[in-house]
Amino acid sequence: MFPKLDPLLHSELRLAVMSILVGVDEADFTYLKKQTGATSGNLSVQIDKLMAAGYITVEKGFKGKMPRTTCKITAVGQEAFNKYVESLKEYLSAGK
Amino acid sequence: MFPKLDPLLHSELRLAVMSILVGVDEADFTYLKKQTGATSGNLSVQIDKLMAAGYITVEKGFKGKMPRTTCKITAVGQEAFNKYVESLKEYLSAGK
DNA sequence: TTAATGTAGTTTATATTATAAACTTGTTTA
DNA sequence: TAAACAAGTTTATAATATAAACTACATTAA
Repeated sequence: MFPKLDPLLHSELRLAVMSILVGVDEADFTYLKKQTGATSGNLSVQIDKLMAAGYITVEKGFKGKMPRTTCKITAVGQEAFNKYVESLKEYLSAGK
Repeated sequence: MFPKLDPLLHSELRLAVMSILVGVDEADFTYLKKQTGATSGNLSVQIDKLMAAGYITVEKGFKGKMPRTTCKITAVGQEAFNKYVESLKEYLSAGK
């Protein structure tokens, strides 16, 4: 009835990041920062965690002379996201 | 785009408790414990927090000689729950 | 040319939170 | 009457989220 919610996704900022990434081919650090309104530090940490879990890939390159970090969701991440959404539904519909 | 998620509801156990309570007139401690699979300690703490926030009422009585704690959702809690669900939808549908 | 300001992050310190272990109070059973 | 059980609560710990402080380099202003 109440499956365990993936703790990597059950986090405000990481969920926001993943929600953005499912709908887009890729997104860079500054874009994610703007969209989520997060601080750089927080975003950096949460991106690391998603990467460590294999939910996203992170590429560091340059845009001109400026550093640029690009994130993409992986198949594993996509799968985990879907599963999380399904789990959540079970919670929310428990009272019916 | 990404509204703040009510931290009182964005918690696995408290969300489970609230999900049960929205669909039922009242529920007692042991019932909630069985349904959620939580430990007594954890459940006790989380019920306190929901009560402190005014999301539920807690009545302590006896069933025969045994103590019995009964929980009910309040209008405020109902409202907060609905709002939380709406907010979540915004997250999950962000990528569309 | 160098000082100041801005950009794109990372590291680390702190404060909050969730959670379980240990405890309490009383009840039933052996 | 001692042991085991029921229904919780309190407290200690471990995990987490978050922002503040920092690094490295680029651009602009003096």
